[in-house]
Amino acid sequence: MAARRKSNILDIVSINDGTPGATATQTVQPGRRGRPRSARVRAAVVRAAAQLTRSGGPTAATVDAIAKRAAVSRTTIYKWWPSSAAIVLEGLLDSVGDPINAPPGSSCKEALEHHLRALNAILTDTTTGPLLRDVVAAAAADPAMTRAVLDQWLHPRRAALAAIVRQAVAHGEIRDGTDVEVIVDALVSPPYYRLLFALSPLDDAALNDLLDTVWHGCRRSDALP
Amino acid sequence: MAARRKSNILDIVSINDGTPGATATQTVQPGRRGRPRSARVRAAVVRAAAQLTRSGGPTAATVDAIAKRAAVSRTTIYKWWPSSAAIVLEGLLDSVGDPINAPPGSSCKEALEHHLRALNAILTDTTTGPLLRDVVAAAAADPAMTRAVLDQWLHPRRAALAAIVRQAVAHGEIRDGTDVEVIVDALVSPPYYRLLFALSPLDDAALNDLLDTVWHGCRRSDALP
Amino acid sequence: MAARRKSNILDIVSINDGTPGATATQTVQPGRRGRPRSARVRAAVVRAAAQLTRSGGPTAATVDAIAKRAAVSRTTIYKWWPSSAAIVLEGLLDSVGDPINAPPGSSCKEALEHHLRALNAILTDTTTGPLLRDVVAAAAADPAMTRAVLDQWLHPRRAALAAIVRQAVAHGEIRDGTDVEVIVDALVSPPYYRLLFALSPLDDAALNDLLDTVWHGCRRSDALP
Amino acid sequence: MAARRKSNILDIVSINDGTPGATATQTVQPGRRGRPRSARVRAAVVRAAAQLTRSGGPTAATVDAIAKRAAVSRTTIYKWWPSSAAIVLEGLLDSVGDPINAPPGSSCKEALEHHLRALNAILTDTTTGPLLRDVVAAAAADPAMTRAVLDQWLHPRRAALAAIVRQAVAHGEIRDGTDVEVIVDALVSPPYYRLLFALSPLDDAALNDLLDTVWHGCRRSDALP
DNA sequence: TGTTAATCGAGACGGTACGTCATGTCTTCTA
DNA sequence: TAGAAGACATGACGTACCGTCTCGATTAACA
Repeated sequence: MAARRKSNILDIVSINDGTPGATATQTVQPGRRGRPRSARVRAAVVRAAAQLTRSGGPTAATVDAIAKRAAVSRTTIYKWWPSSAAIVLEGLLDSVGDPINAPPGSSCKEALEHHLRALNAILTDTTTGPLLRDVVAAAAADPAMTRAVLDQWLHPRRAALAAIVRQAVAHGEIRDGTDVEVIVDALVSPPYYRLLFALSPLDDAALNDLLDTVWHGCRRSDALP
Repeated sequence: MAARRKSNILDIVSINDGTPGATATQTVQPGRRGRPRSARVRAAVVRAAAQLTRSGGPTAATVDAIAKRAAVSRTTIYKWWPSSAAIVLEGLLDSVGDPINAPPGSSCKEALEHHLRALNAILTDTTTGPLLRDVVAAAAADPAMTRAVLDQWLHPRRAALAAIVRQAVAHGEIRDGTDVEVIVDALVSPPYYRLLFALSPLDDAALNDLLDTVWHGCRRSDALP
Repeated sequence: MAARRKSNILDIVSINDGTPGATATQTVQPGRRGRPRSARVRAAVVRAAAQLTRSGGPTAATVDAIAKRAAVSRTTIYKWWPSSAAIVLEGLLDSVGDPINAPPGSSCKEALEHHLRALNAILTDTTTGPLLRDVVAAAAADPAMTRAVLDQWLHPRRAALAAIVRQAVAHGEIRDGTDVEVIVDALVSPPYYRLLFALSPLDDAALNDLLDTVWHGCRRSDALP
Repeated sequence: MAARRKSNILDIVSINDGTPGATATQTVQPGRRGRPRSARVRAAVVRAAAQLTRSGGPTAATVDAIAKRAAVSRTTIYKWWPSSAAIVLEGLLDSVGDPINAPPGSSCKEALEHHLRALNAILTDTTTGPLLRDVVAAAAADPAMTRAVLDQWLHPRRAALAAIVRQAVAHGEIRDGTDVEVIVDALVSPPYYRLLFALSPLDDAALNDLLDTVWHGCRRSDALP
């Protein structure tokens, strides 16, 4: 999180997880004085939070419950994370990985399609979907979480999609003049909306319809079908 | 809420609010023995919840705080509402009124446009927007709230919009085959998405772009511009 | 306690302990609005605190432990007592009862002797002694407890003894001019001192010696032996 | 402390405090390998503990606070002292010095008087009094501290006084038969009692009264005034 | 005109989670 | 070997809010 009060675990690189080679490539201070941070703690906490959220919803993922399930001290958790929602967000980021990028050599429409399908898969997935729903709910009550969600989740993903759209505009496949952000919204918001309101998820056919509608709707009026 | 444990105030009709004529048209039980329910209480509670949510976010609208601000006993609140979020939802419904219907004699596109603008106005409004955001967040943790939001907020409004879209299909203005629900999603979800993620709201131009894109995208391919 | 932040349980009179007749003689407000206070709670808490202090010392009598042993909610305890030491003090006062008064018709010296023996018995007793030691220790860290100990324990007992001494002065049994408070100190402080430093308690012979020494030391110089 | 788990600093003699001559007379292990213990650390820790106790009471003198104020690592403190109270006791002993001995050539009564005045001065002093009060309070919760207080504070001082009293008995100034310990108690306990209960301290006049009373009370009955 | 049945208010109580503080142990690096 | 730096577990703290409960006070319709 950007607005977090404490140094975030994500910034930590020198974790003695037995694979120092991997982390050593990053900026590891060789002369770290005190006891090194335990990798077990971070992993266990994040995993516990994810499991609790999935099984019992946001209410279940309290700091207390996470601490108990992860067999980690509550104090330690409070040292590294500002709230349980921050842990859940971290677990979400962990399990999702980097923003989607389309397979090389794909057309703009194919790239859009790939992106949208991948996003829908994440939001629909029973592993990641509930985490995101919880995180967004927590953001409603906590400005720091709002910032974190935007900075670490939403904006990077929107940016990737917006780049594709802009490319399509440059290629002349989409008529200029339409607000790129609006196109991104039209494509991206339905899956979120369905998740956050607990509506039935978009299936493949619906996704196709959505893509076709938006793509067709913003093509150059003089373009051939 | 469907799954609520207690009779919901929304079901109540006989409130001695001084205007018995209006409520009397509804199904008032004539032979209610004891002391009638106070309209002052309901109004004060709902108003207090809305004010607290607006000023301090969901965290501020606790039952205790609502009781204190409304000068109503906590016991009374628990008697009529299952949770503070339920109160907020009620306040939201109060301040929004009935689902939007377009001015008579308007075309399908005009009706869609009117509906979308009205919805965006509600979600953007500083009075109602925060209430909805709070309610949706609460729904993530409470299945009863999820049901309530769907039944009392989302489905009625979707239905109104879907009816217009279906009419457009019937009129041949929109090509058949496209999933009506998808079109509704494409139109409706962006404002929600922007609200729930605390993004900047859609302005008029963006709304026009959105409408144009979707309308253009789902018109019959052979239709004239 | 005088400096207590909340109304003290000792002030409460209308406790529905099943014997309303007894308490009804005191100033019971008939129209107490809310749920009446449970007598079980007070008794259980005070007893638990005393037991824990006796068996495990001051460290054992935490609010948590008291709550668990008394089967009373921590919240309820915090509502009525400012600290665990305050509970222990209350238990001490309960088990000791009112300040000592000598049997009627006794001489001044007999009254002093009676008082001192009774005090030593209390401080030596395994039931009350540890409670007092704990309370005094807590007072070292908490000004409110200091005040409470003085107001509710020490001053009343000193006053009773000082009254006897002053009477002896009036009767001419003790020479005038000596500071009454000093005589009280000389008599009273040795048992306290032995308790607080965990020295072996004063036995009967030592008590006699002490009484004789002080009595003899402050008699009128011209008095006959 | 006898029952302490770690070697206590009080036992330590080889501190390189720049005055090796003084400490070298004591049992210094000559062949101590590795880095010698820092005198700066001991001094800073003890001083910090004393200052914190004086300014903020026993609550303020936590190990953490001492470490921070002394600019010494917590680990180091835990290595040498079993508890913060042990540090405070050490500071008390440091600042008080050896047990009092009367000026040479003084009579028994003068020696007693000198001793009592010196004791009262220590207990009344704002530098040492709070330390002792804190230490006694800690002893109530910690048997090791109880032992330490007795062995290092109370017993040596009582012994010195008892020796004077016994001498007075031998000189025939005090009647035989009275328990020496009781006389010591009668003299010594009032100042402690006043300190531990936070009563106003004994002034010079009160001290004179006390001395006179006890001295007069335990003189031989046939002795001349 | 009571009687009856409900609402409403006041407050006690049990319970859960919070976020913090202090303790004491352990691990690593540096002097 | 001493000391510094820091991670970690443990346990108690005092608070906030929740939801339930037990009363008394109030208010209407009904008998």
